[in-house]
Amino acid sequence: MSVRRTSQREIILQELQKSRQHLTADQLFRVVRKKMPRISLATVYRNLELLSETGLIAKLEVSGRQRRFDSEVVGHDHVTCVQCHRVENVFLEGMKEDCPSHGVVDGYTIKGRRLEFFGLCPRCQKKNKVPKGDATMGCGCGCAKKMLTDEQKMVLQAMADFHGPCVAKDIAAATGLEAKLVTGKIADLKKQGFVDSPVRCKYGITADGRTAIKG
Amino acid sequence: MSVRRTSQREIILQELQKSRQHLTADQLFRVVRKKMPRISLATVYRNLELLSETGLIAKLEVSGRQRRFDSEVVGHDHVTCVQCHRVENVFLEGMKEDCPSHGVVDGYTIKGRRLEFFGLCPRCQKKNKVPKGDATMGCGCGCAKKMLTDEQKMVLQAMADFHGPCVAKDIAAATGLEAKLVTGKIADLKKQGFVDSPVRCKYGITADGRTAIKG
DNA sequence: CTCAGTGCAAACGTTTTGCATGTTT
DNA sequence: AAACATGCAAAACGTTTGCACTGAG
Repeated sequence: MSVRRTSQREIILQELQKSRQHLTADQLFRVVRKKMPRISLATVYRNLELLSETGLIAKLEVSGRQRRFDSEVVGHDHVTCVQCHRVENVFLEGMKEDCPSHGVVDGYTIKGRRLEFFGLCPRCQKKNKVPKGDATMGCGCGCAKKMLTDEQKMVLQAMADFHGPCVAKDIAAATGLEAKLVTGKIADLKKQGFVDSPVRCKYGITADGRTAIKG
Repeated sequence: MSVRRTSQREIILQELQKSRQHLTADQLFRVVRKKMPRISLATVYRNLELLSETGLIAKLEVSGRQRRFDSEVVGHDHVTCVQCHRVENVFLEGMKEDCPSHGVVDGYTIKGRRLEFFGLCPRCQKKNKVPKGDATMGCGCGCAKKMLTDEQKMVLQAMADFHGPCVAKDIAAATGLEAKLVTGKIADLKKQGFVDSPVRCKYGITADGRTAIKG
């Protein structure tokens, strides 16, 4: 049972390492697809699984909906921005003794630990200082509106690129998403105030929508 | 918008508090259904969500596939047994200063933290010490008892020989048993703690399982 | 009488699989 | 020529939602 070198695998690893973020499988898929348009999401998943088994990358099973993968494998912890959902590594000094990854706690023989912090990243803190306008994205206390899904972002981006009102079909064409799916996304985005319908059956991005995809 | 008192809600809360474990929605559903056979899983989800919003219970978004809910709401951390998957609360003293849940880390304004330990629970440690005999009886929490049937043994043996997670089909091929039958056996073995599912739709033999076929 | 809550089924988004078809060794 | 990997479509999984109805207030 050997692991072979395939171009897909190479690109996946390379892109994960290049982007020094903690990408979801889907985000990585989108990046990789630019270089290799015919790659499938299943391949990305299979390779991420395989690479994490071999220890080349780390599966970052922090809670939340989507799993994230990390090319940094040395011991560190994570901090998640509750507003923009960015995940970053943190290397805490002087905590190794107090927060040990080995030892005994309550009778358990500890073999590992995971420490996550939740807070506001510098960017979002700055953004929240602006007292009006894009404060729509929420109060930063975690009660903010839902994050946009990647597909919602795609739709929104396509709508931004498309100058003037457009129909769902235009977006479907621009994003490569299925028309029916796009219709649903648009409805969601409308509910969130990121999209409106200046003309019947035609849609456009709102100012809120523009700020939403800027981050 | 008031929260009403319904029998479903009452039973859900009651059962969650009674079982002092960290149940998944599905586990709780199974328990509650015994007292209220017509309750639906959606109701369990809706109520868990609602109860956690009101702060009566805590949503435990620790890593893993399934969300868990906790009737204990004061600040504490968790330890997970890597063998039996039990999750318990731990209250660590003298760590609050070093592992702060508020403050600033790398520019992030921290609003919370989550700390999880992974290790072996006392029960499983003890169990691992006993090399033979009635160690087959499981973790002592009443979750395992029956002797293995010959077919169950076959399945377990095949799984032991198969290094790494496997799907039911693999076992069917290895044992020559019918795939559908194998699926059933795996389910039984899982219930007894001899098999687990490290990856969705994939199965592996547990340490318990290994001791079970050694005799 | 009202509207929060329910059961049911169907939808959702993410992840995994089966299978026929490539690619690497 | 194996053994491994891929693309695609379809399934599985845990969770959420839409809807018509029930029952608490």
